[in-house]
Amino acid sequence: MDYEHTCMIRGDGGQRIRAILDQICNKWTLLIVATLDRGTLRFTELHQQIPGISQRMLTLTLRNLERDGLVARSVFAEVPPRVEYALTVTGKSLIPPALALAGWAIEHVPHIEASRAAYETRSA
Amino acid sequence: MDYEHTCMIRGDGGQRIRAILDQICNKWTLLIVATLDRGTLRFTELHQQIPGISQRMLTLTLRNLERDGLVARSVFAEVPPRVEYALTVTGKSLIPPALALAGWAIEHVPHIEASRAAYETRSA
DNA sequence: CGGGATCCAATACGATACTG
DNA sequence: CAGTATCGTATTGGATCCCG
Repeated sequence: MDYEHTCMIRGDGGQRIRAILDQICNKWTLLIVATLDRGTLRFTELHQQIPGISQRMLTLTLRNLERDGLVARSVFAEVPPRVEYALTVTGKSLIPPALALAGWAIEHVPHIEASRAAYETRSA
Repeated sequence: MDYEHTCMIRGDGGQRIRAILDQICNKWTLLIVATLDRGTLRFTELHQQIPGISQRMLTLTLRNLERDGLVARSVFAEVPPRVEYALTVTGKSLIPPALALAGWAIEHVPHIEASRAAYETRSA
């Protein structure tokens, strides 16, 4: 393992990096990006496919993703209105590292939950 | 790219996965893990090497990491007291995927910041 | 030295109601 | 359909003081 490169997270320019990581790793961002990885979706379709998200948070998170250039928003002048969301090239490029982290989480869920349970019983 | 596997983030067991991801991706966790990747450190050393962190958040985050089995805490019965923190094997295994995400962030910082700037001027 | 306890501000988030 | 506006709550995190 290349330990010298952990400075990527720690380094001095890390303030900008961390600001971006914080935004990626919030409650809904990864979930929305992963959902859009399947293809273009409309607002209501996204709302249905992401259980538990409120309209407000879906809108806010999509606006942030659009603002950061990870998601493209297309408005069609129709009645009823139609708005489609799709990942940009940059947005798609986030999928592999996101999956790496998700893979790690899945792989270590048993160990982590066991460690948590042991910790609880110790403090009880 | 293996699009079918984005269900790892979206899937039904995703509640547990997301809970863990949320904890990993908070403001300080990755930074502390990356710092400990260099080797064992004492509380004060950690505090110094992570600029901007408050004593409170350092303590809280370390407790969570210990609870989840990512960090080992060793207390030495000396005067003055000495406490050392080190990554466990599980903790070390988090480094590669964390670096993957950090690498993505570094690579796309220019594009994201440019997109943000353009977005601001549009709404101005 | 290594924290715990407490107080306070900022923010994230959900629920609800309303609109072009 | 695809939001916006407003309100209230919950969570997060910093500052400060204290203690073994």
